[in-house]
Amino acid sequence: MSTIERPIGRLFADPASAIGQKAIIKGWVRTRRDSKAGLSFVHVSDGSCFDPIQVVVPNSVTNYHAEVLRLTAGCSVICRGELVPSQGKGQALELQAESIEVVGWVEDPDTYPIQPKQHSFEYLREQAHLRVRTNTFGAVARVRHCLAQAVHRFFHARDFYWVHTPIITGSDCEGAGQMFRVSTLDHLNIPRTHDGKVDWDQDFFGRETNLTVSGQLNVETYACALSRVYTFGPTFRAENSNTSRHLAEFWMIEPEIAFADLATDAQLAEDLLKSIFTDLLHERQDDLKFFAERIDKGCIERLEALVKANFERMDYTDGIKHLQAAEAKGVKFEFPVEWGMDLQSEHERYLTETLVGRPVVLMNYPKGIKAFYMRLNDDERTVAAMDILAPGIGEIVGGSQREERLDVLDRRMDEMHLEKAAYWWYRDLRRYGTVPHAGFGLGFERTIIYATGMANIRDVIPFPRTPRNAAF
RNA sequence: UCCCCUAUAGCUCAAUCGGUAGAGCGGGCGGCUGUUAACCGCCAGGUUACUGGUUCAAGUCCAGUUGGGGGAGCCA
Repeated sequence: MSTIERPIGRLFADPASAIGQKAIIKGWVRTRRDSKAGLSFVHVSDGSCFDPIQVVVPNSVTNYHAEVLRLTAGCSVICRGELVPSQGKGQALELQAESIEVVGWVEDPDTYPIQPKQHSFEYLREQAHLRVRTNTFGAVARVRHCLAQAVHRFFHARDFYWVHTPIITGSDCEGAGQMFRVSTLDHLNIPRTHDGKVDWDQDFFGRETNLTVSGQLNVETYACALSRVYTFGPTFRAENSNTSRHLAEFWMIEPEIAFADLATDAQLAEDLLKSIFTDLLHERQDDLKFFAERIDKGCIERLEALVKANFERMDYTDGIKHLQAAEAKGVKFEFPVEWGMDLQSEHERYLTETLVGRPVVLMNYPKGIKAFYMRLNDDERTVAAMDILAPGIGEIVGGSQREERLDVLDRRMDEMHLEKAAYWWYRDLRRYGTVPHAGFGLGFERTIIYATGMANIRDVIPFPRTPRNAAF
């Protein structure tokens, strides 16, 4: 008989074909329970699925007393034996071990940071190198992977090309927040020009460079040649944001489509979210079940509802009217509602959670609160921008139709006192075969929060970077 | 950056008005059991985040520092 070696998730997915097979299981011990009937139950996880496999170790194995009885959480093992139907409750399949080899001991079980009990997420953040061995963080990691794969599948199936926009950017024109400088200059001896300013000409790139805050401007150039493109990669913001929804390093999905308007853009965003959540519901039932049981009771229903429901389309101006009507009926907001203001968190929450109860696509914002590149509407007061607000997290998508008319773009840049020379290549797109185009940014971690019900964004990325924290 | 809360055993938390620092889990040892975050007994485990102050006496009160959390702003 041949011996099979497969991820535990594969065995659980098809127990019928696994039973009766000789198998090798490699993984880490979660728990051990001993029976005086002459055997030990060792739960072993290889991370391939939510549940560990139960390895039944009889005391006839040669190292039973010397090693098996000393196994603690975290030990790495290789188990050989036969896959059999379980005699106990709680699992259909288990490994009847014929041998178990301890590859790595936990040198001091008393201080092993991941004990078989509930830990606080705050504590586990300080153990980021080991926290993925817990149920919650293993599940988050698998969900994160599943959603990332689903994003690529969605775009690939629709003939979008994935564009690798740069991480280091020479442009200082993105305007999406504070940037991290990239430099090889000696901080203790910074070269200066004769008028006392930093001499960037002596830096690595011969100019000032930063980590990207968005791939949008770069990916627009590819959209104006390949028609349908997207970026999916890390972005960086040096904002001093201390909230459960912000990271200094996060991942963003930014599609950009040529010959497209705002309505097309919003539909693409809605289709994307529905598609990736549909895939998640199919592929990670085990992990979602855990999130529903232990993290957020309604997370599966929320995903199922989102996949079915149409997103509400609402003009910014109508949103303001709804908020003012709510005020008239006695709803109290901390910040006053008036046309022209940016919506506060409390306003977004009211619209998506209280008024509509579904994701809301809010469109056509006043130009004064939006970026220069967003297309000016015919009313000259608003721009073709849209945000998608989701219950529980607020803004999950921000997008717009881009200004394709050079004269209007220049006028907007002048209004906002931007230096046009710095945007020469961006303006070139409007000089050579310009075309209406649109795109949006979807925060990947916020998407994971929405799917899992995890409360803090620091717990849905492996090694979170936040102000004063880059320990791992 | 602003407001509020918070820091006690490896972990999760107690400790009344300022008066001898305790439990559960985890760990070690033993018992019991085809067990399921098992159960029963015993044992070990502490410079109460740090610095300073008030007091006969500080885990407890005050000030500062650092870490953590929640909310706001910025945004994805």
